[in-house]
Amino acid sequence: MNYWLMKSEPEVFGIDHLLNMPQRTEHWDGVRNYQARNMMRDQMRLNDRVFFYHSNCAEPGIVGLMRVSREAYPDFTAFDPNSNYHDPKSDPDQPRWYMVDVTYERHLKRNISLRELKPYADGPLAGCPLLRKGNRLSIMPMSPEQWDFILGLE
DNA sequence: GCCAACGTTGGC
DNA sequence: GCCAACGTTGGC
Repeated sequence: MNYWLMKSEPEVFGIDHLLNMPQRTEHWDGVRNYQARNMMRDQMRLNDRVFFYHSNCAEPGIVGLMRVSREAYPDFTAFDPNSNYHDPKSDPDQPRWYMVDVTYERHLKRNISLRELKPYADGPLAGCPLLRKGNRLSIMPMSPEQWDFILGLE
């Protein structure tokens, strides 16, 4: 069992969007970063647990929980010329980009903001990529200890 | 293989 | 809207 954090802009696809999808499930498309892709493709496993993080908004932070409900498969939006995520260099016979499916589990009882987590960067959350300066990864691993600590703040 | 230019992310 | 940080691209 692995633990993850995945970022999305609430205006584009927020946790309420996921909640309202059929089966409360959606594919996590549009990842166009190799490091993030490798983690999805090589390490994410069915039923892994995931924090849903809202980025680029008034109060960035963790807003809910999801589970991985389908392991990595080719991100078909890369093949679609009409998609924002179109990448002509991704060949259907040799896909460059992958995605997983995620399923909504629950909202946190309250949002746990980045601002609230920052003071723990030198303590319980030391080494957590979320708190590393300049971090831009949209998908990052969490240790079980970090996961438990953050949920404990709820 | 280096590295400057460029584009993107994402907090503020 | 600004801008720091970082990844990618492409000329050489």
